[in-house]
Amino acid sequence: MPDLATPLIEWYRENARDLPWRRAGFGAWGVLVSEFMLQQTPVARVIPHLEGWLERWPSPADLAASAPADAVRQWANLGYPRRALWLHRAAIEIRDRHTGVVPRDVDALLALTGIGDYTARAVVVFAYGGRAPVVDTNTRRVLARAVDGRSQPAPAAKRDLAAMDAILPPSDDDAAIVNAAAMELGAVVCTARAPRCDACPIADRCAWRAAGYPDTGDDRRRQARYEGSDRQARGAILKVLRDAATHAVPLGDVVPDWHDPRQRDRAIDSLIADGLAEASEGLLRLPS
DNA sequence: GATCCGTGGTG
DNA sequence: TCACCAAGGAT
Repeated sequence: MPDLATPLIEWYRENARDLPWRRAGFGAWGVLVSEFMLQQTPVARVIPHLEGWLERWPSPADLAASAPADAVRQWANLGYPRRALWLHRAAIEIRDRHTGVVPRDVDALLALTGIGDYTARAVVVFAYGGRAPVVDTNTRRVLARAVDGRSQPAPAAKRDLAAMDAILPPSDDDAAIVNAAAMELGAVVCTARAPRCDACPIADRCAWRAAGYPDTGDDRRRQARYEGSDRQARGAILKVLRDAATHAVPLGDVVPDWHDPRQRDRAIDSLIADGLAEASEGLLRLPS
């Protein structure tokens, strides 16, 4: 396999975006919060929310001392609000099991709520300078094209970690840069729809390019339609709860004109089951 | 491994 | 317009 690390490192040094979590001294807690927010939410939407969160809760213990409702409300419209709940739980776990310090090894991080293969390794590598393969959707696309000669990546799988590990250089510092560079390349050059191969530092060794950019198909499952979905109903309900000045809403006032009342009631039940809402005495509210 | 889970920008 | 896509994780 051709050397991908060297051109990626050189390209990254020249072209890396200036993102908040890349600033020197940003801190492991800041990195962890940013990674939670970045799970399926675009960079441009995360940045405006990150500073306010960290000013309000500068440490895991600060967040752990607040009610989950405050975390869900601060999460605002970032989407997938379970992440706010999970980040809050992770903060409690960090306080109780790790003396308030974000763990620096993969296994300890994986044991925390809401942290999986990507986030655990991102914290180890980007916050602590450790060595591990960090694989996100951008990296999977870059590897699928450059290494496998495919137009789109296969669905995420464990073997992606080994594939990334295989291109990491010996030095831990360089390996960290290659991890970041692969993500960056996928985000700004080797994009999903219209890749800018003329600006790609590894175009001369890209298997997909060498094969003539074949359409190798896409076996990833398509996202379910949002319009009319339970997710849409849950989102509408949770927005009502976030925006409620009194922090409690009579059940009859929760999206009363929803087109499908059974779907609305099902969504309320599922929010309660997820811990995102609580019901008592005919009132619905965010979790205390 | 398949499915579920928000929200908004974009080609 | 509208399907696609976005620094994933839990079940």
